Amino acid sequence: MRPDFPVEPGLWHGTERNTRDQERKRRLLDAALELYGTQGYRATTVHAVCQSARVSTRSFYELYADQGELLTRLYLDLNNEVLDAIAARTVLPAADALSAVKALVAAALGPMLEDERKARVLQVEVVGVSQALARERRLTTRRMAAAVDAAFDDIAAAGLIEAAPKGLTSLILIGGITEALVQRVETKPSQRESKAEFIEQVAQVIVRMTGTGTPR
Amino acid sequence: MRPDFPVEPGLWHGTERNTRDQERKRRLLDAALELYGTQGYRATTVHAVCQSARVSTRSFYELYADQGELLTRLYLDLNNEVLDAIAARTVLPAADALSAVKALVAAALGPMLEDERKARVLQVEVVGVSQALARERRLTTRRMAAAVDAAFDDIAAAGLIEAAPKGLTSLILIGGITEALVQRVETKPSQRESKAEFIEQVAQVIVRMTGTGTPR
DNA sequence: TTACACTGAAAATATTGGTTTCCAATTAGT
DNA sequence: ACTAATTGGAAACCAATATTTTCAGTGTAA
Repeated sequence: MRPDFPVEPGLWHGTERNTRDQERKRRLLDAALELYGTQGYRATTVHAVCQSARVSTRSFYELYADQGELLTRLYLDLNNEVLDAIAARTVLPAADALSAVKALVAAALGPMLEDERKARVLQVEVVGVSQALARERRLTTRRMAAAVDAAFDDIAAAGLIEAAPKGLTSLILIGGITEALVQRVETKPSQRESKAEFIEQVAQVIVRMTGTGTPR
Repeated sequence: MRPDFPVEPGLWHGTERNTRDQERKRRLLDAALELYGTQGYRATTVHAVCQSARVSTRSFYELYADQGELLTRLYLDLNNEVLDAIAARTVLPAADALSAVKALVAAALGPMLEDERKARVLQVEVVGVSQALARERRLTTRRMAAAVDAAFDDIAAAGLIEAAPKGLTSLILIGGITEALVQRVETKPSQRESKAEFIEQVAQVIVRMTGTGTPR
């Protein structure tokens, strides 16, 4: 018999509509990380992302307005990962400033040192794309600076450094480390320092910047 | 009488072919600075640059292979401007480290603080454009780091700081200051610190990083 | 079993800008 | 005056992608 009202099953292959959408989004984000992080955002087409994610372009446009939106989501997700890493670092009972800072640096850079694609998306691919993304980047960078400031407050409270840096210091720190990381990623793996060495060097610069030395 | 061989005047409106080409290139570079520096490289078409430079697209393709080449030239030119500014700074007889560094910072950031378009092209618009430009950027950044190192050697030689920084320090410095500048440029002019204040803050961070304070 | 929801794949369209070609006007040299 | 060089501007062409639509196959609920 013919129902004279629309049927709304919602279920499909045993899963809810919402779940299915989430799943597709996850696949798209994975594909985006892979493609944007290796070939670059500019060199990636909607078609390619969809193919890599095994999602139809049709579905793509049901989930995102355009590729820019996908990039933005990926950017925000990766950023949250880093922010979480910074926030979640245990303020372990470090003996001195250097080891405390090293732990912090290792936590913050962890995701990007582990997975270069993340570094590339986070620091290269989102630049100069759109007005909206530039704004997002500005805000995010400030959030990051705030997180760094908070971390240093903790270290200062533990008496390991004289005073937490303020003003432009954390911003310069973030930009600087970012640049160091970009240079590292753009260097052939064969001629890079080890991760540990890299973290050590970065930590030393930071300690000097935030140490007890007074400008004269 | 009809010459049965091609004439090669070369002159046009009183100027040599080469001169005319140079002139067109100059106009194109001016237009590129204006458009890339305000609307952004991605939002600028060949047509727009040509129109703004009062050069025909026809001539454009006689002078450059494509827009990427124009951007690259502009980038290299602007960079040389900054490098020259750093190199040409007089190692004035500064009384202390802070004022010596301030002079250096003022010289290096001068062009970009004066003309925001330059800052934008130099730091934002060239990112993520092409493989070739990424390589160029990597090399340029290293040249810049070398120039900074040289400047600090001078300051150290004058006995104003204990030792010139080395390793990642100058790289982090450059990236950090760049980020600070980007944030500044992307901030509404009404809520920015003054240029002098900005330079002062940056100089203080540098002095701390390179000062006599020892990590502990 | 029937009407309709859901899906991926592919086809059809629309946009956008790059690139080349053509044209009319101007200038150089003889 | 005459031929060829030079130029800017417009038009013509093209290529690549984004975006929308269609289609055929499946699953769902009554």
